Amino acid sequence: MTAGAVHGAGHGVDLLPVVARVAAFPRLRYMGSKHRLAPHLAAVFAEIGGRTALDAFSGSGVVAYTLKALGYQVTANDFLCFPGVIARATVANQSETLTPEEIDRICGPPADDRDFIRRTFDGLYFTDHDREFLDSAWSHIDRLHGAKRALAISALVLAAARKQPRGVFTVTGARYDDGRRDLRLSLRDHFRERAAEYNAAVFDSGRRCRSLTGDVFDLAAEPYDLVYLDPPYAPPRDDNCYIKRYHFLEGLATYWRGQKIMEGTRTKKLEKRYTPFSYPRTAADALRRTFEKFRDSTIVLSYSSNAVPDAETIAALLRQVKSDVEVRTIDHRYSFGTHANAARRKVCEYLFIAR
DNA sequence: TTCGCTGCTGAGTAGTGGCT
DNA sequence: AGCCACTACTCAGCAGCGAA
Repeated sequence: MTAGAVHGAGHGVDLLPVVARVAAFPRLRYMGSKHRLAPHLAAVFAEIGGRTALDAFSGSGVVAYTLKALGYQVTANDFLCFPGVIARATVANQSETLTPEEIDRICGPPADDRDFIRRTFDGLYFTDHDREFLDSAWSHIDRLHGAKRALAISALVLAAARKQPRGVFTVTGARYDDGRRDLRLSLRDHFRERAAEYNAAVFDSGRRCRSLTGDVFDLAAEPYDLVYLDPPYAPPRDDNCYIKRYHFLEGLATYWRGQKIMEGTRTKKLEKRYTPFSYPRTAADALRRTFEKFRDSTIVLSYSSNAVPDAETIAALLRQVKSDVEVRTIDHRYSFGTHANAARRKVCEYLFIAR
């Protein structure tokens, strides 16, 4: 499809090229990632139509990228830094890629003698060799600017995420090394592969897109046609702190500049970032305020069944500001495990569409 | 409430065997 | 040999878990 084809409530939009493009988006293992749901979301967005779109909690970036592929003028926002960098590289960036020479330089000898990562996370994450590479790569990245810098950081973040066992930085050491490829590959080789993936994701949509880093309530009130919301959810019992799991990626995206490591923690994580969406006591009010803020836009909200507040409450909150509230259930395919005790579980994801 | 940790599900794919 | 349907097994991913 051509950029802008999403006009006119999406009639005549050919989703196949969009779905194909989105499927190739570099995948980050991330809580609540919408990678698998992207094709469904694309169909919904195309049906809604419009010119401008906001992804207020962009996370892995795959939904903002989907909106871009549909021809929207996209604003991606997240309160963490590394999602902002990924969106800058893949959504805001329309043309720049890393050249083979630039990738070689980043993978080559260091430009200075920095060793913050090697020293700080000794014995916690990755091999000495891998952490030396992270310092060395950053010595070159610090000489890059704009989209190229964002691309290089994105590739470095994804390399680290892929190589970390279980994909979460709440666990230290190499205890779970089962010999799989992602763990065997050096971070340098990972970086080369991830950089190629991010390069391949770059395309020109012909619509100006941007990436912001900040609180959703601090966003300037602009009349977006479409606002997509995938907020962190407040589990009834468990905590869902993103920083706890992804602190290393957040630090790596900034070379820990302006970040405060909690030295007393075993994992050397960063301080927890408060968000009202994560607490059962404040989540409903945070949603209410968010809906109020975007009451002039079509709101699309992703929701999964375990969250607080429940679906009824969310629908009621939406009806306070929107006249037409629709709830859709996206059924995933069944899959058939061959294990003796593989239970078949129906997984469904709710999608609220409020016009 | 905050801490670090891992068992289990199911998607992916190589393997198997019957058939043309 | 080539194709297809189905099986068996590996391994990536999980808005979660128990302990203090």
